[in-house]
Amino acid sequence: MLITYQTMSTISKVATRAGVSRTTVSHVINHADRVSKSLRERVQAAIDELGYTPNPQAQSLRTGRTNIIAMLIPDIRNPFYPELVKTAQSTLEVVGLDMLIFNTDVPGGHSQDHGREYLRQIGRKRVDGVIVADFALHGMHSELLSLDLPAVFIGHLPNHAVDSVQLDDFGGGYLMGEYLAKRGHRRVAHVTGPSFFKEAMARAAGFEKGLADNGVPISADLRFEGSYLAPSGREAVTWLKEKHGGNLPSAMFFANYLMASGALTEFYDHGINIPQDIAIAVFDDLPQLEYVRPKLTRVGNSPTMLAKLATEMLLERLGAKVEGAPRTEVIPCALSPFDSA
Amino acid sequence: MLITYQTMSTISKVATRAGVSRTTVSHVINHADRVSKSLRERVQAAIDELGYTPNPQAQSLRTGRTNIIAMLIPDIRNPFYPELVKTAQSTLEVVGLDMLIFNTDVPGGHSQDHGREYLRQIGRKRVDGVIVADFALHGMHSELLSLDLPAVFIGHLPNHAVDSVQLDDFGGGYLMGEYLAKRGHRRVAHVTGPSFFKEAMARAAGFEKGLADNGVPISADLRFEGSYLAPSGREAVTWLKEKHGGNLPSAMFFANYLMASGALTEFYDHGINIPQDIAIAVFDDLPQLEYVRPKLTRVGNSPTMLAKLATEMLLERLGAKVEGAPRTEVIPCALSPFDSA
DNA sequence: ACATCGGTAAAAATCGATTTGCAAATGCAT
DNA sequence: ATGCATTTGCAAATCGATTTTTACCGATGT
Repeated sequence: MLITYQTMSTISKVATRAGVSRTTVSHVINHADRVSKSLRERVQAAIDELGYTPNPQAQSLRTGRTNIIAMLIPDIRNPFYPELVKTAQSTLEVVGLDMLIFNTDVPGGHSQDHGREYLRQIGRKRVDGVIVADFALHGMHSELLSLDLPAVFIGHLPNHAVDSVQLDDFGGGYLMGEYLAKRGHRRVAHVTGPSFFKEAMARAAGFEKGLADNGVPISADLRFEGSYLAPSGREAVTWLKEKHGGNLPSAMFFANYLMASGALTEFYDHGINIPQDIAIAVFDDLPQLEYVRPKLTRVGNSPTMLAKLATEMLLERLGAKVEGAPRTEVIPCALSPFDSA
Repeated sequence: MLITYQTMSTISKVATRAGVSRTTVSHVINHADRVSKSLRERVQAAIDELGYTPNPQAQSLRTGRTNIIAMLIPDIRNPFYPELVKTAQSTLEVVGLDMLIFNTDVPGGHSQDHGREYLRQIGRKRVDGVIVADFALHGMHSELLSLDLPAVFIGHLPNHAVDSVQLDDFGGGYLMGEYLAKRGHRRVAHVTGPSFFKEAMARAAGFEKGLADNGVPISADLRFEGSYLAPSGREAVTWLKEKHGGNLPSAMFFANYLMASGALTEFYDHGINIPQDIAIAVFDDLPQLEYVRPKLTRVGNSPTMLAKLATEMLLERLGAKVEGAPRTEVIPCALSPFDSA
């Protein structure tokens, strides 16, 4: 038994009403120039009277295009990603594409199996293309290729299998290392992202080079590997107190906003004042930072830029305006000094 | 010219390979009991060898179901909504439904035209159902009915046209009014949501009744109408300083998290300390509040509850487990005292 | 008078599934 | 072995579009 919630008008009904064949109705919609003006007007009238709109599933079946693109992100509750999603969506909307969002995270961490399962699902849906945010797919870059779909990767893609957009993480890190060094900091604690994560390692390497090039010694016992999530910012502060409680470094750098936000909470709870007791700097540039106090000195670039570029690259592939080898775009980072460091 | 990015196997290929008709393959997938065990295994083997998965668009065309539900929200960057989306999505995923997300906001405010346009779009997509978050649709509740789709509304739905889920906004407000009064506050500033927004008015009314019932006088010049967005939290503080700078109220209540967050920023910038100079309370219960300092005294309930209930109600309608008049569920609020008030 | 051609519109094939009848095969009881 | 009920599996119709092919018409040129 078919379920029809509403009696939609079909191309046949329109054809009957206008006294023409289905072909002609289709041409009026898709190839207006192939139909004489008078007939076109008659058909258009029938379309309007019946409130006809083509069934997208039937169109998809016939054309092989679904007008849907999939976006794979790790966690929509991490404010970085809604920003990405929002921008991508507005860009896609203009050309009539919808977006399906897949969250790969599971409570308690990122699972490869889960990400892989989503990738399989995306394959099944017959979407026209896919945008993948780095973290959503760690360790499964090759599987992306096997999807055999137009794809853009946001982040550092080791195998350069598809188009990708990334921040200049190394450069951004360097800027901040240099900045802190020039501000006179000589002992700087450093909370990195996960080490399996190429982008996080680029940030870390850039930062340390920025410090080193300006005469600040690098020491492994000032470095803490975080998860990029808020709780690990708190853990980093606990670690800092245990390890260097008697003699705090003069500054601390967090590789992303969420960890910094967790850390600020923990500093507050311990009565440690920013920047009097310790200076804080962060990698990221999100609208949320507007509302964090003290104002955080930061380096980065808006996720908006990443998303916009990624979406445009995807659209170019979809429209076959670009063919050939995968492209990699790198977006520069800018440093904004504020009150915290 | 058809575009096919990949040579997908079809039901026909599977049928040929297994030496049976397409019908049989379909039965193996959808009505396993109508096919003998031996044949079923042969077909299954062919399916596995070819890596066949049914084309969802073809299925949709035939069955009239798309297995997609739409979710209409005002702004995915407001942390309340990702929370909603995430929960709804996990619930839907279990039963194999995908979700299309539509953001109705436009830069600079909410537009009725924009929301209406989205509603029309959703009609065209032939989704199976829709979940609408209140704010996304202000002033267009009747249009929702005309979609003639299974729908659940999250928020206060004036015409009770479809199923809906709402917080006990009045009750929550009341709890907080009562709490502040009992803590001895006699002059309490109050930042409400937009007055065109029924839910915001319920919160406000409950709050004032809670105060009044406990002997606190209500005065219009202590009330400020905000937009529910962060900037209006800042504006509220500016207003407070201008109007009551010489003689601050002892407490201030914000009708949602975003406004409170904006206000905290502004208080900080003016060197006003919480709760020493003024106590702060907020309506909402979001994970983000974990990371706000000082810890905010709050009343509310998690968006997770709303989303979970809404999704389940929708699933019941989709599965025709529930028929008849629209239902309205009300979720109670709880008050959690912390450091700020 | 006939072949050719451009321009319209219709007929028919197709996309990939599900579902309805119907025929053949099988099982069971007599 | 016969008659009847059940299984089992297939052919064909269908969902709603797009696209290719064909048919037709009047105009033009030879």
